[in-house]
Amino acid sequence: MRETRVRFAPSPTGALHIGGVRTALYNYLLARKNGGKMLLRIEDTDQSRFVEGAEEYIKKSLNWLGIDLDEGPDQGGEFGPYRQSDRKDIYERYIKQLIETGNAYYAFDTPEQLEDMRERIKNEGGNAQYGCETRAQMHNSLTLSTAEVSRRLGAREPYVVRVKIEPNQQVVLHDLIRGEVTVNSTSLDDKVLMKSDGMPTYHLANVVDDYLMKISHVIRGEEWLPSAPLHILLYRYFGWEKEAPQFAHLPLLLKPNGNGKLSKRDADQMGFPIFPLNWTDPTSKELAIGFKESGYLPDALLNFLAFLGWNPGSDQEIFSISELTQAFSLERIGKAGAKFDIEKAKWYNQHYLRSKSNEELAAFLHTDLSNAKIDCSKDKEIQIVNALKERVTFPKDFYEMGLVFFEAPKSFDEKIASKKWTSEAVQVLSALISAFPATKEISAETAHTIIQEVSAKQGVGQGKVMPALRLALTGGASGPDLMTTIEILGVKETQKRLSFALTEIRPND
RNA sequence: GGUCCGUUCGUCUAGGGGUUAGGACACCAGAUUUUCAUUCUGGCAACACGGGUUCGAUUCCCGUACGGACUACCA
Repeated sequence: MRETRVRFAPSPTGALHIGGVRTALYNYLLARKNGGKMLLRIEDTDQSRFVEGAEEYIKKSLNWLGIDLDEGPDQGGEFGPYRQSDRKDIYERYIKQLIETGNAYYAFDTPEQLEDMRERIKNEGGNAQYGCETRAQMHNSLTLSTAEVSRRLGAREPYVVRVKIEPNQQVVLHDLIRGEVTVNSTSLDDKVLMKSDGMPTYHLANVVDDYLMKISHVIRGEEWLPSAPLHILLYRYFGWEKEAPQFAHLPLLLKPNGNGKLSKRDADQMGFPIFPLNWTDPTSKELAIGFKESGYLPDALLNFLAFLGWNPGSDQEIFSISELTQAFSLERIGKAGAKFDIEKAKWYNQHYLRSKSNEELAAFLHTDLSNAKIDCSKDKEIQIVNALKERVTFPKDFYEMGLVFFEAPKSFDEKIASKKWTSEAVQVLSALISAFPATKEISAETAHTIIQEVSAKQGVGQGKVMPALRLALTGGASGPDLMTTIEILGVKETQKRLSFALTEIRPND
């Protein structure tokens, strides 16, 4: 069996879309599973769409996700160069081969002439494509005399090279995901293989590179399915059918609501990221927040993405990268598109976040605290993180939820106050201030004992005391364990907040 | 319009000629936690439709509907 060699081949036309990340992931998983190679190829044959910084962005994103590459523009490798703009001479060679074998031809038609043809055919109710039925009416090396073609070429008239599709051939694609897909070549058009600027189109560059780079599996999005027959034909015309890779066309990532391909617009509207990292559009200067900056962990994102279209056939849903690598197979990829549900991504994130050690989590909190210029001992950070651990989804939640330990409430939730701030509770709370020991520290257990004693003395049930106490200490009705909160706050701060609340909030009865 | 692809709970999906159609997210309820969250238990909820084939079809076949992709000198 031949070595597994897969490629991720993005165009540097902007940020890497989350769908592209999934494609990269599936390629990566197959490579690792089979002990093969994963390579990055930059498909930058369209100069007009080139975006500064996009290639760098793609590499950084893959690096953040832990999708590492065996070959690529940076890693090198024996099949380089890995940037298509550096391979121009290679494509020229192969284009020549196709022309010599009669599988491609020069075409001199101007954009206007193409437009006219399409208009005309459409009006006649026909299929407006440049193909076996129309090429005889156009200006190309099939219709022009050899002398005329040489003259035009010599005069440097602009031209493209088109593939000459042989009509009435059954083209069969054995797709690893879709099964057998058969297309009649008559319905295919004579696609441009080389543009007038001398650059190849995707179709040519892709086939030539996959062949030369000994790619074993082409794993790409479903949007390529319609042109796969053309690619198969190209392998045939080149005489590479035996070496052709196997194809696997992935189902698309769909909008969360409604229909259609997931777009940046949807993500913006619903308030979730679509790019791995922050991306500032160079023309509009608009900043799109990335998954990383939103607080998603790479492993969580990858786990989530892997399950959008693939499943292991068991009930297990949590998979580390190495488990994913073990379990992955192209056969278990589904055919239908998957709607992108950010809630599930959050759930994965929460899960992965919780499984980290307190030390790791404290580091997240520490970063946010430093940025806010708040000093905090490491012990206290760990204490806070531990108290908050069960209720966070993102690393930043530690800071946002933990802020209550550093800033006393300035106002109190009125709704809660009107319900829980009873005169009974106020009585207990007032007595509580002086009941605390004069020490600086207090354990959650001691605090609990004291509260129990004071409440009992006043004859008030703790169910009435606790909500009021929480309100006084945090300003609201929810948060980490109350006794732990007191422990973290310390005696002095607890007393201070109690006194403040007692002067601020009016009893409701 | 043409070519191709798809369709199981709201979502991600398992399953596969005879099943109480399974799991997860979300949602709801109960228990625990004398607060909140966690956790646990339970609940809600699906085979697009029509015709075949068959003793039997959600599963196989054909249509229809709906959805999607592609239809550039973009990838």
